[in-house]
Amino acid sequence: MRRPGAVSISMTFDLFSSPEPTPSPAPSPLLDGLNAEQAAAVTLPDAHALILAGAGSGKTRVLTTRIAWLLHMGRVSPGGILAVTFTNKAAREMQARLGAMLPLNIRGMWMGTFHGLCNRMLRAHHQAAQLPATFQILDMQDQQSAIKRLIKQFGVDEERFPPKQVMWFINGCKEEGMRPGDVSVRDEESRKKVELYQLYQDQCQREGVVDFAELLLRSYELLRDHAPIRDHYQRRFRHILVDEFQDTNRLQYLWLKQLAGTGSSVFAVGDDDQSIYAFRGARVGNMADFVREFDVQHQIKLEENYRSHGHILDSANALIAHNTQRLGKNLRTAQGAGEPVRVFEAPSDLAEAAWLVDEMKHLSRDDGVPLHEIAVLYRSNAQSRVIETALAQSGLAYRVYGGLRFFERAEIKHALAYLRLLETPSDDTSFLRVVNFPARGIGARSIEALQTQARALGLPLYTAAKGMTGRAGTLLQSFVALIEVMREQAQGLSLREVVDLMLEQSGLVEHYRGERDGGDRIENLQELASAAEAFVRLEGFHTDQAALPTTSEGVTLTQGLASQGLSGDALDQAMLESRDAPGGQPAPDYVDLDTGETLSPLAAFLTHAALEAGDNQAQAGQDAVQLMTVHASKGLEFDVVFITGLEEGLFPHENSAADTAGLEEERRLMYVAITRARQRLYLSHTQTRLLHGQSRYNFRSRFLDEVPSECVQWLTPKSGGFGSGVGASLAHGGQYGRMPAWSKDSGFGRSASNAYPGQPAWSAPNLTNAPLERPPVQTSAGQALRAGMQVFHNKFGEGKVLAVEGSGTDGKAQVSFTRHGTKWLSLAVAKLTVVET
DNA sequence: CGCTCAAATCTTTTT
DNA sequence: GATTTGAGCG
Repeated sequence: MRRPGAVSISMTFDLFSSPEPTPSPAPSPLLDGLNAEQAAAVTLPDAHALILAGAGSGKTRVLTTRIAWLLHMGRVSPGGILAVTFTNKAAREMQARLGAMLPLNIRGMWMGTFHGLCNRMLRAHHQAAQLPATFQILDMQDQQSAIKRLIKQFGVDEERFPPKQVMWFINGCKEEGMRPGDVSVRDEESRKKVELYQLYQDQCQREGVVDFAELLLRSYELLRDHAPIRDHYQRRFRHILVDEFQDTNRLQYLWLKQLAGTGSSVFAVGDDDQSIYAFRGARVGNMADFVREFDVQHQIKLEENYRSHGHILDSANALIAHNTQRLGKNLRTAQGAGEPVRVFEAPSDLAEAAWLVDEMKHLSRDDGVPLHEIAVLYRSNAQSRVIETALAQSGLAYRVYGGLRFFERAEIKHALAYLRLLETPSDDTSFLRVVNFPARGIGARSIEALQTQARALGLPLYTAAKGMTGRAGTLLQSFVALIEVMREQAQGLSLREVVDLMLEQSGLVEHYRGERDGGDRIENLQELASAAEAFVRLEGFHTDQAALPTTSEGVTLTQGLASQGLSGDALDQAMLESRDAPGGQPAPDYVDLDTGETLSPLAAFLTHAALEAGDNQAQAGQDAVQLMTVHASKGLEFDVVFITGLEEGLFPHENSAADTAGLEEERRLMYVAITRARQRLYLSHTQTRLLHGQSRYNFRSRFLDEVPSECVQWLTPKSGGFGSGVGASLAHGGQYGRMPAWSKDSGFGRSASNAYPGQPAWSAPNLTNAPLERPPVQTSAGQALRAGMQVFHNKFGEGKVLAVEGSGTDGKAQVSFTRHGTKWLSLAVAKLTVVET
């Protein structure tokens, strides 16, 4: 693929080739405490650069300081920066650190995950991207059920084409940047899969939904196929910074390439030894490609580790040295050897858990280690259960990351489906989820008939339902009426009120009231309403604020592009408007650059729910032991780390150990795990483990033997490698073969991921950051705005304000225009004038 | 048609 | 163990 924006903009170029105004040798205090390599990375000139940052080498610090430094030196304004991470957690952390470093308003920056940024871009240009303004995002559950539906519909053999596999195939294609037409077909099987891919694609388009991978692919194609949009962003983003570059997949790489214009500098930070996402398409090779294709002149290695003591680091180095596919890098530390790595062998998983708890108690009580500085890592989520049970028994506070997240819980997904139908009636996935939940007498037969009818008419289920006849028809129509009434009543209500309304009208709350175990679920539903309220309140200074361009090279977009739904003039106009906005407020998220039309708070909330599965940062302040998978631990660090379940078949996982590539990824995973520890590291394995409902007898993990013995202290006698007493473990088998009775009534189960019984696992973001007094909602001209007022819009004419949300000029207003219907407008962008109060 | 109970199946890691 | 499918009853 050719470099996209190959149009040379000489003006931009001149800006950068001219010598720096005054590289005043007076070093900024920003650089204090950085070592030579870190400082060099931070102060690199405006050019592409690759930073090979080993674990614990201050990667995030370099990244944030680089941004701060660029801003501080006046090299770029916040609006010219795009910083991309993989997880919401990482994005938040970067945001927080940067905020602490700079008094500057950093809201003009685009900072977020690949998916979050792509979503934002698609919302802003949904017409050009050929998506409805309210497109919904499918998570993996939704995607799988959509595919299942498709497979059933076309009578495909579910045995030969399991929905899950088809899903992996489709996502795999998308991650390579391939549409159905681009996939080479070799055999009958792949032909069928490609056909399903195409059918799936059509279905999504019809229903107005996109999956995760589609967010990226669509955004990439938007940039590739629309020169004015591409040019706009290329000129805007002078500095593109990428975290965890080793985890980018083909498509993400291509996306970055589209964004990087002639005047942009890409600053990529990565560590090939920490590449642990090859299973979902990550290509370490992107690092080499980047160097070659971007002609990277600046490469810096950060090898000084500031995190771990010597024995821990030596273990990590020795372990990773067993991998052959490496760029080569060795970490060193200035700290002492520290304590040895302790290894423990337990007879069973229960015994392992008991030992863990015991050891953690000692650490907490005798050594004064705060609980939140202790992490228990495991390879797969299933392993957390035993540990949780033991912890709950002991009374130690703990918190589990991952597992079932808030927005993935069944009751929440149901509630969200109702809300989604209010926004996007064509969303068949949501329709099917709740059409008969709670039960309304609409059974499989009725639904099948409806689907046939809808297909014949080429209509969404929702619309087709209106035309159904008979008993089933009556029931279906009353369901549609239910939604319509809800939508009607929702007019002018705040988001919180809409959610409350839905919870009542849908009958969800009532349904769960009748269930014996429904208490937790009702609590969660109520939590959803609170979360919605908090979302609106926080939106004003939400981290992912889309800012409009603040840079202006004075280059005008000239080509006639009205045909693409967005004219160059409109873009420029929006740029000007945003710059002229009072107080230099950036435009809020998801705003149409032309009219200021924006998503409704509901639509924005639904997006938020899809993109941040409730990745709970709640209780982050609480002092609790941290439980998570090794994958989830990347980027974190703790004083004390336990790596559990070090057994062949588990870690390395049996599904990966077959080929070298898989095994090496497992080893990198172990490397990541080890390097999370600052002071103390414990490794443990068991002779027998209850897995899939039956006992398994595993050999000790080979990784234990790849750690140098001089770093290790065995807490239990080291047995002679293989088998370490399989006979003995058999004896234990019966003893531990059954779950103890107390595991039943220990209050776990549904809310197992809850460290503090009685509180939902997820709760609204910390509200203490919110100002106590919220400024009244006002127009960009400073006029206060309330429901009932008559207003005038440049494009839409006269209208009446129905509702307002948010605060100050960050707010949104719902306006019913006489000629253009009801719209949500962003007050920072939309030119509204109050006609009559 | 809906609900309940029993059997069968499948279990890695995640935005 | 958890989730999904199937059979049988009201």
